[in-house]
Amino acid sequence: MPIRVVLGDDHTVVRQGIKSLLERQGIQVVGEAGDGQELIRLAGQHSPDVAVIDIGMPLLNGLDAARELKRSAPKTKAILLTRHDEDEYLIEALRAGAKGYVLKNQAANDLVHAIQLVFRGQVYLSPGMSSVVVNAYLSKAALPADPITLREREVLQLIAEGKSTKDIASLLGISVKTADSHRSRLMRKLDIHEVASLVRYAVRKGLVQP
Amino acid sequence: MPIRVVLGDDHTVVRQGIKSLLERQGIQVVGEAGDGQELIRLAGQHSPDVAVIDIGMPLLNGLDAARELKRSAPKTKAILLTRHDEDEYLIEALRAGAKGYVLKNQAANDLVHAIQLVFRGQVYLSPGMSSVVVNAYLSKAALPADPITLREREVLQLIAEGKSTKDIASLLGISVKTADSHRSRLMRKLDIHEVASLVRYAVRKGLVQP
DNA sequence: GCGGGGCTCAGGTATTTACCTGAGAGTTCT
DNA sequence: AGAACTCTCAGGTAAATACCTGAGCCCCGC
Repeated sequence: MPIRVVLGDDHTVVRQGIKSLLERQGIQVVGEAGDGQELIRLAGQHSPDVAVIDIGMPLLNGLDAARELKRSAPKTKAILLTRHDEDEYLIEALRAGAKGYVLKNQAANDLVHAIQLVFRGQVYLSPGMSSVVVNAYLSKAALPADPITLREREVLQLIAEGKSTKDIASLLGISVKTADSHRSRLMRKLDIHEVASLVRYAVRKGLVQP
Repeated sequence: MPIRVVLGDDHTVVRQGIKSLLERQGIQVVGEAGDGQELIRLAGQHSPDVAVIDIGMPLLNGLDAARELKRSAPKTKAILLTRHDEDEYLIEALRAGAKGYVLKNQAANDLVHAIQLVFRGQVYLSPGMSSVVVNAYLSKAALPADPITLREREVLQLIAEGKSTKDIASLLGISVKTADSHRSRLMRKLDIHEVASLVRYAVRKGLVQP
């Protein structure tokens, strides 16, 4: 008996592409959803083994959908499929009860592999999404969602607004060296090493308007 | 003889999904690229009939890639595949010489249809992308183009992706000083004086994902 | 009351940005 | 044929960034 799957992704072309891909591998796609709510509905209807869920869906995002699935269709295992390679999303996903986390820039085989593993009751994470995090997370309660300090977030925001270290120092009433310290620690913590990526991070976080 | 296609999309899963889909319809995928530059290279190598290009690609975005294709491989017709349903993108795409514009939230059949039509020398736009716009555009010369050069836009994108001037120089195959020149002129033209604001500008323009 | 975390600051170094002037080669349009 | 651009490259300077080690102070929790 083939593994039965429902697919959730708001881009129809993408969704049907993945469907085609999975069917080639003998995986049966019993339902397709273009938004989170429909996905929940389909899962209730078909009780699939696995739900493959894009995070960026309308009406109900993938994370919340996974959370909801856990309650309404506990036998269906959720795999999140996303372009986000940031740890926070992974943490959020696991917290939401997801059993798999697959990056869209991975090979298609990764997804197939994930489905098979998760179906057998295991957890699958795309390579690079440090399984370390899982342990860290599961062992010691709730990892600080992000390790960034209040002060560091202030500095981050100012950097993203285009302020120089000198500006930031005077705006916060601290020494230039201190502002530089915050900036450094910030970058080390986030594992980001240029302003550009820092700014994009801040935009994603909603700290600044693009 | 089947239609020969190259695919450009930075998400491998998505790319392979679409590939699977097209092959089912008897369309031959002769190359896959994860970024704009690779796409150009592949098109030069294989001289495909059609290039299916995602707009949001790293290194060189889909619009610029289409523009470049027009010069380097004029026989290859470009179809842009994107989630953006805003008129401006469509206009930009047409201006870049694209022969097709397909929304990702359309059915997969749409893409197949587009490929077939474009192959036969016609133009295809996803339903909803008002063909009115085409007329409006073609009839009356339009729209304040921003003063930024193609090369400058490329550099801008790379800066926003976190590349250093040295990286950019080697990625574009030019000298560091030249890359620096582009950066300078860019900043003067836009009246922007720090990377941070430059990145936010690029995000607003859709040149990079936040 | 001691450890840990956050905030502050200083020192230094290597690299990168930001900005300038000037200039040759190739285009495109008129 | 000449003007107007774009792209290319070089020289140089001042500022800012990225990164390091080390250290004092204060507050909070166990």
